[in-house]
Amino acid sequence: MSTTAEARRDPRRGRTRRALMDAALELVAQKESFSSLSLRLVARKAGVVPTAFYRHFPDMDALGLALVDESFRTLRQVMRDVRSTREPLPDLLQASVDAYMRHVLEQAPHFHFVAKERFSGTPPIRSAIRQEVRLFTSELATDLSRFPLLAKVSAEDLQMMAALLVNNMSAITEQILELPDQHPDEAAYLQRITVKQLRLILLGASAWRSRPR
Amino acid sequence: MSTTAEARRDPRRGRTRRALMDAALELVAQKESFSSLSLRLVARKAGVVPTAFYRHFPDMDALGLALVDESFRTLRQVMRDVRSTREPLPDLLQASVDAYMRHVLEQAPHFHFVAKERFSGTPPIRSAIRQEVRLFTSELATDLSRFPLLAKVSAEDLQMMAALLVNNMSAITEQILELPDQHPDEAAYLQRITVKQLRLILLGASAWRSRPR
DNA sequence: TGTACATCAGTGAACGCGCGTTCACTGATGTAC
DNA sequence: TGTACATCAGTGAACGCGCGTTCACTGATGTAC
Repeated sequence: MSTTAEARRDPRRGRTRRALMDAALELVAQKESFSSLSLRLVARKAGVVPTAFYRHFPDMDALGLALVDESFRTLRQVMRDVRSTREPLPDLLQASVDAYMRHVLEQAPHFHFVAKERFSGTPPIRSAIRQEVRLFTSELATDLSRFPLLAKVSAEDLQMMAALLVNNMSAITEQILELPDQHPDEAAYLQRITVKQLRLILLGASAWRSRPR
Repeated sequence: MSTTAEARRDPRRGRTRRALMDAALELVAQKESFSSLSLRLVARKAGVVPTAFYRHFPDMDALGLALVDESFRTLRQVMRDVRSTREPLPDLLQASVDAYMRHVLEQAPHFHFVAKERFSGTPPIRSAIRQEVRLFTSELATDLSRFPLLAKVSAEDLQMMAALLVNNMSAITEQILELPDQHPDEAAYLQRITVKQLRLILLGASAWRSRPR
């Protein structure tokens, strides 16, 4: 039973690659950002000699791009999990925000990585993240188009609403990550505010009428 | 005629301090972030030997904190300028967004600095920025309370609305900074989307009714 | 199953480089007279 | 106004350190028979 389609591979290959990615994720939370990590530090944390790094990635940027990819796969999984939350409608928004906050904290390393590299990463990493965010926003716009309430909204206005949601949820995600440990009061306040913000956007969207261009 | 209250100071003191701050701002736009700059690089760009740096700041963090301070003074000036834009009401939102975008591009180095350090700076710098953002949000909430439309909105809900606006305008600002040079089409699209987002939030706020807690 | 072999993941020494910081110094500038 | 002096902004040499990257190597692992 092999983990991937490619067979007959040295099992150490996958293990060390994983160890390097995990080491980087763990160090990002401790240090300022991924860009401030050194190749040697990551290798040390992964329990491997610096030169072994080159067996898996040509440089740190390549490792970073692998982490971008993995982080957005994580994000999509989180969104799927949140969407499958089934609650009576009045509490649906609250239950979703609650589920989202829990998932973000569970997958904190990936979200930290993206938040930190989004604007201060190297050009290839920033560019990869920007493209993923753009794609994610478009997918959300498509989802929104299925709501009967928004049936008459133009494509551009659906993009506009999706971008508004993504902008705000990005900010909220960063606030979740910066919550001081063990302060349930602040978490509850943030959740309450977030639910209200989404409700306000929902109110605005209900009243929205796209005008012919 | 002296520039500050403190008299009898070596004029080189202010000049070199300014040169160091300007060098750092210029380098932030070129490199990944302020945190990735070295003291020696900043000194070199400022036309001064590395050890001269210590005459002005104990370390790079201190220079960063001075830049945070200056950046938020710039932001408040931008907001004042935008607010003083007087236009017939139907176009007020559009004229304000237009003025805001122009100001952000004019003061790009300060905005770049904040965008990049907000999440990936050293702890003192991140903490200083977070506090400034919090203060700015509260000031905006106070401004909102003066609108007759929002007279009945509770204090918490005003904070919620101010946070929503700040979250979204932060994201928009970052998008303005990432506009490719010389692409007026993309700038126009971003402006149109931003105006609609603010209009949607305004619609939502108009329909909002705070409930007793 | 057991053995001989090929592959290549991981090692360890070595390199030159830019870094932050120290120290004793020099000389430009403001102040007192 | 001109001179003597104090201050302190800026200099330049020196240090030890962690960095990315190179290279020839060793030995664990999968494959063929």
